[in-house]
Amino acid sequence: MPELPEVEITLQAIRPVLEGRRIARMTIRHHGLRWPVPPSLPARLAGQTAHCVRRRGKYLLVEIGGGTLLVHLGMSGSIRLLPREAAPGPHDHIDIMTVDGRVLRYTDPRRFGAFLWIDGDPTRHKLLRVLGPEPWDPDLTAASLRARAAGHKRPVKSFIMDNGVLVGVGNIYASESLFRARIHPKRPVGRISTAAWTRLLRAIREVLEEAIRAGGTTLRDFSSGDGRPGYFARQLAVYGRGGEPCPRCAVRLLEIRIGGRTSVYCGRCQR
DNA sequence: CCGGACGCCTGTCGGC
DNA sequence: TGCCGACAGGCGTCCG
Repeated sequence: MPELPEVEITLQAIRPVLEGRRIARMTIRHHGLRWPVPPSLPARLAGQTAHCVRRRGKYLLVEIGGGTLLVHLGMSGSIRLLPREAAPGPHDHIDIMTVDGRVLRYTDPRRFGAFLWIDGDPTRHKLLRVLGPEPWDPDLTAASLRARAAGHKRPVKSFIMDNGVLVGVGNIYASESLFRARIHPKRPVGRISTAAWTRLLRAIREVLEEAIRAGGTTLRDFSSGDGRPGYFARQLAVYGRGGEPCPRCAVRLLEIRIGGRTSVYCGRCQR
């Protein structure tokens, strides 16, 4: 599920509930996420105040006491705010309850997500240290991308999905950005002009911004904190539309696999 | 050093 | 109808 827009939407939903609030308790029903959820987590959080809730790439970070709770939604994770007390379903693995009695419930059928505790400076944690710039970082430019890509042959789609290059772009938004920038997803990254990098970076930023404005993309199970789906799926130009006509030139959209991921593109518009 | 494949896990869908 | 394989929004690790 979640790429940067979905994580951002989740952040916006949980921030007002958590930030500045004291946590009453945490309930873990299933410890088997991508990495084992530390059994000490509930004791660490209980009675502590969440000072700051923020996003870094596709991670949510909650500063609590002397450390940080790191949350990743994996492929199928979501967090929602329970309107009232409700019995947990089979994939409702973690609840966080504030002293006001509000419950944040983490659901994740595939369990590729993560709940980890970081002591001290979170930026030095091994999962966060390797992350590239945020998409809107002013240091991220067509020139910096071109420099980073120089001499490499990998397909541009894999490159922009690499969180060490820039964070937040997954399979949906990579496909959409490349379509918008009219760049073939397999184009070797070292042979892309500065002009094309300018188009692509602009496209990535626009697509992510539009998706956030639409509440994210809901394909099957993503929902924002209040349980509403995201509506960006309606605006998808190519993702999930292999065989349909290109929205720009009407030729049939093609489907290929790049790095084990399905990629949809227009063979005429994207070069 | 780099890039690609694998594996984690469950649900769903299309084809036979 | 039922079964089976392929695939799904991510990403650390391993291997060539």
